[in-house]
Amino acid sequence: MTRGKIVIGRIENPASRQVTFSKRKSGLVKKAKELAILCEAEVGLAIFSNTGRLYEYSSSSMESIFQRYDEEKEHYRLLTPSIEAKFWRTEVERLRQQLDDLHENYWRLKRGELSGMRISDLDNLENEMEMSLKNIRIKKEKMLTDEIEELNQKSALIGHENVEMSNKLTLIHQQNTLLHNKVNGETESIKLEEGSCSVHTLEKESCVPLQLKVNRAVQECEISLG
Amino acid sequence: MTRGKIVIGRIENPASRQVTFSKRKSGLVKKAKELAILCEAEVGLAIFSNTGRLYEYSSSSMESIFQRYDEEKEHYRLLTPSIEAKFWRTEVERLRQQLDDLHENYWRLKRGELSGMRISDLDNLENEMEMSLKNIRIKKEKMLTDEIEELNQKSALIGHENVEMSNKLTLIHQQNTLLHNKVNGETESIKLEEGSCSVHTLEKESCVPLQLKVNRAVQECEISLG
DNA sequence: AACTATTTATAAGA
DNA sequence: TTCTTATAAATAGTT
Repeated sequence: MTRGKIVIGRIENPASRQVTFSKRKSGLVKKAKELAILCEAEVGLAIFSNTGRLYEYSSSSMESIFQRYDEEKEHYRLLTPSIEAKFWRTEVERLRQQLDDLHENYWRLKRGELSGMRISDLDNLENEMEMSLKNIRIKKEKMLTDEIEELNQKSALIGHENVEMSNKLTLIHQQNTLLHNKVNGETESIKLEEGSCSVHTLEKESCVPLQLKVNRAVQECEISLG
Repeated sequence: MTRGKIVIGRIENPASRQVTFSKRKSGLVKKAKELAILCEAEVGLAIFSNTGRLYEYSSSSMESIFQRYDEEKEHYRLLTPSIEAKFWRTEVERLRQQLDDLHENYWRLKRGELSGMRISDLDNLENEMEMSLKNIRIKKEKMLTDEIEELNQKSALIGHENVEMSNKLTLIHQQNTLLHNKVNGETESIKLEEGSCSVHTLEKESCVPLQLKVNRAVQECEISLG
């Protein structure tokens, strides 16, 4: 690229290779970030140096990228039992990154009190921070709505069983009465008041608008965040 | 970039966004390739467009990148998952606190810098808007958690009714059998298989951690929103 | 880590 | 999409 064109091939000198790696790695990560922001793409990038060190960038979380990748490829992926730990680890990394970025910008800004910083840089920073906030929120929304979905399914299942059992109960009660009449008092019957079998089902009306409400709330938030 | 500098922020025009995505994606992949070749690095890159399409590059194979990534992360896993999770949670809190502090300083600094200009009105507006955004979010959180609470209660109620009904059913079925024997086949009895009355209850174990998870998620957001 | 001469990448316009 | 082109950004080699 500069001070003379280069051909793309392994850099033999280890020192140069290391320096170039460092420089180009930064450039690549920067470009990846820009792509994610400009185009609302989800981007995951993992780089292993030839010394074996890992560098990474992801616009959301590496795990979600992997997951999405695997879903796309219709692969399975073994989830470790320590999913929670994984989640928090990711969170730590993300926050660290954010912190580093902010640190840098913060000091630049302080220095900039003298040298003057362009407002566009501030805009940039603002965007980055809003983006990461948004990611946290999106992650959380998904957790909440997933849980509600799960609860709804369980409720529907139980409600259904309830109805079926109620029907059986009515039926067998009728049978009981019939038999009882035939036996004509020879056997003491168990009394069952008619009203006692009222069935409490989870009406769909109460579940569906809930999901809608939730979705609307989420959208509302997304929109108001821009 | 060219023909004028751009600020890094979501491109609103969908056509432009698409074009930019396409161009920058190529550029990014090219750079990733060059880095891999020049510096003997192993590079994996996955990009999801906002239309959901997947684009990828990897210097070896995406699977080996994933594997290597996971192995690297495995190194952290010295402790039992629960203890580890605890550790990382604490770490998250710490970082978040730092981030919040820095955040505040940043805004103070920014406000201070701009106060020389007549921008205090805009600042007020900004604050007001942030305030109302926060209110919206809080309201939404409350809606979600309330709904979950409500669902949990309904489920418990129905589950309870289900158990009671099952008991009644068993009892009356016994009665029925007894009567039937007395009548001695004069009346055709309804058959009820013993196994058919299995009761599906909503175990507490599945609800309580859910609430915890939800609460934690909410707190997480509150904290990160300052 | 900085610098800077060049090469590359790319935004806007066709 | 693809090409063109003026310009911004990245960076190879040097200090």
